[in-house]
Amino acid sequence: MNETYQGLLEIDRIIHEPARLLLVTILSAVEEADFLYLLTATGLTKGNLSSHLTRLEQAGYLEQEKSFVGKMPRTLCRLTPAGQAALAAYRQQMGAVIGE
Amino acid sequence: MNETYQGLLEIDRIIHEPARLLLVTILSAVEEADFLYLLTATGLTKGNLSSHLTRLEQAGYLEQEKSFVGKMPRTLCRLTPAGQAALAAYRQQMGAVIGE
DNA sequence: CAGACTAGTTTGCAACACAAACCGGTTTGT
DNA sequence: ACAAACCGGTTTGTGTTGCAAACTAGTCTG
Repeated sequence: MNETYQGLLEIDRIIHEPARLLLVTILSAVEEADFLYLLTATGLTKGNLSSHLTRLEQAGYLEQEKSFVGKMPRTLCRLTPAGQAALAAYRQQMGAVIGE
Repeated sequence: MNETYQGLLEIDRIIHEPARLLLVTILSAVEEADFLYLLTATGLTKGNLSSHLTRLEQAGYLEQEKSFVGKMPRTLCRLTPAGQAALAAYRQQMGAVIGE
């Protein structure tokens, strides 16, 4: 009965952080997005966005594809299958806790 | 469309922390519980539990009532109306993000 | 060629979660 | 009666981390 909720203590902190949850939620909806889009969509500062993206990348939840559009750099972000799975698992766990 | 999710960045961090979310979830179910019950129910260490409780208390989400049972001290915890409201708000916000 | 802009990354700091050590008091063992 | 173990917590110390400001490297504008 309590054990159901105790799982909370091992919840995926990578996803749980609000800024990153926002990012993966957006990315799960749009499939792929570049740095600037994410910047305005989230309202995060650039530094903050950058570090959250690297954190998600290190966790294996995100791929960053760097390229040039004309002469300007461009970073395209996309969730990996692992990232999608992690989000799904997170949704399920949290749903069990907060849902009715 | 994104603005819906942006609210995540201002989510209540007091509640959002897994250990505390666990605590308030338990407390919202049982109305009141003492330190030792919460200790075993959550599996937290004593120090950890103690500091989360004081944090919830400082936020005005929790009352601690100290008394003696025989000669042993006893701390009884109960959510305040503010605490119940904060949990309800949190559930609603998170539900909007994770619930499909 | 100087200054502003673009697209980020690195650095520095304050806040925080966590566990280990501690503390006042009580019970148990001898 | 004294010490060792236990109870119910609180305080202290430490590593992590979220955040924004400062910086970097390159491009465009006047």
